[in-house]
Amino acid sequence: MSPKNTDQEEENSKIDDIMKAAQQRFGQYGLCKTTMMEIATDIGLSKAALYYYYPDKESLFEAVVLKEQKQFLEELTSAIKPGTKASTLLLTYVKKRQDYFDRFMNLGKLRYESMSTSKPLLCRLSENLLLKEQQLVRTILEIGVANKEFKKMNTQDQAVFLITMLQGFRLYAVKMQNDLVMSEEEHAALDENLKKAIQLFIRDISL
Amino acid sequence: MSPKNTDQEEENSKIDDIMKAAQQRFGQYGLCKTTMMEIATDIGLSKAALYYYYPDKESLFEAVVLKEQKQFLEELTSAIKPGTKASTLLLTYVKKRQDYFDRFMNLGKLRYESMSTSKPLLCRLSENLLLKEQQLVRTILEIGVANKEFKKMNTQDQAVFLITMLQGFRLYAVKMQNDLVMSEEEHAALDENLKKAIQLFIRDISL
DNA sequence: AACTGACTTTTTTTGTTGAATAGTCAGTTA
DNA sequence: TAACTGACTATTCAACAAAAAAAGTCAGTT
Repeated sequence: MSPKNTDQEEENSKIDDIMKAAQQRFGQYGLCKTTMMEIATDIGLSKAALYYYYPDKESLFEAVVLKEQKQFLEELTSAIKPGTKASTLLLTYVKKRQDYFDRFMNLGKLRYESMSTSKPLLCRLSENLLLKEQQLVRTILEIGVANKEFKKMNTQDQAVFLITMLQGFRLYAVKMQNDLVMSEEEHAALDENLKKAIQLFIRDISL
Repeated sequence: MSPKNTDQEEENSKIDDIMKAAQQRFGQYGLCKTTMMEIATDIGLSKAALYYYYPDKESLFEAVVLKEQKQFLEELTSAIKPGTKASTLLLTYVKKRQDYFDRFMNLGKLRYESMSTSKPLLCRLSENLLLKEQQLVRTILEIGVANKEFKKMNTQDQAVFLITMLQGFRLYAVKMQNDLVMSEEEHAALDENLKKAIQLFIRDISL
């Protein structure tokens, strides 16, 4: 039985401690290269204690990722104010999404071989976000259409296309990176491309 | 010493035979899963004879890839006729490039582990193509600008951006494929995205 | 309820060995 | 002498086994 594992903030500081340590470890060394032992000792607990709070490593990892996703989605949701121009919202979306990408990159960092092992988990987590992301982008597009800022369109298809395009640039950037970590210039180039792409897209759907 | 290994067509049919067999084998089984022995016996030669014509496996593979690249580039170059609309040329480019992608996908097919081993070779070959591809796309864009079909622009930057964007969609498609080989639907989705993307791009640069 | 230490199970790493393949070369052939 | 071959060596790979490390469990303590 696990204790109250709810999302109530500020409640049980122990879970908070665990999350912090896990976030730090996963963020620095990635999923594979972080052990439960390390996380436990980081906060002065025994490994077994971790298993009292989380049934397994995947669950802990998932909790960390979900937290990051939640933050991204909340930031974005709160940015969607009635008065804002839809094109501005799209720009905000790209920016926030990129922040999330940067964080997730590290979290999921894994060796080539074990890629297949942890793929299902990573996929599940990505898909989870994707659906909500689609919904949010769709909402933005619908605001634009309602505003007469954008043409009438199939907002579902357009949202999927946009997300795919931006993800394509990210994959390209990851593929092109020499080191295991993205350099400053490589990152700047990615940002440049994303900016260009979203402008292209906005131009296409604008009235 | 290797014999005349020039590009003169129809000359030495032996090299042609080797290339055909290699193309067939590499195309079906990929780089790793093809042995020099197989290629040799396919055309009734001893393995050692292959090494008379090509110093090593990589050279042979490279020759095959270069041949495919040459074909792609020539087809594209010959499509660039003075009278043609630049936007039509861009559409042709996307199509031909996709044909090349399909062929190359098989050629380079390799197991996950050995990816790191043969990466340098694959990278070198891709970069080789990239430069020529950039030049060709640039030429098309310049035709469009000269035609007053496209706006004035930095054709170099735009060519690089376009190529990156299209490659991004391809990477996305590869990433999303479940099997080691792309399914019919996955392929269709990729084509759809590329089509959409190039239209977006054309729309952006059109006057 | 919140933990621990000692335990078992699973996964990863390392090392070894035989087989498969890459690559070499002295010598043959036409 | 260009075009090859057979027999060789050198690498690389696959398949196991043992050792080490990490995941995950649990009876018992505070």
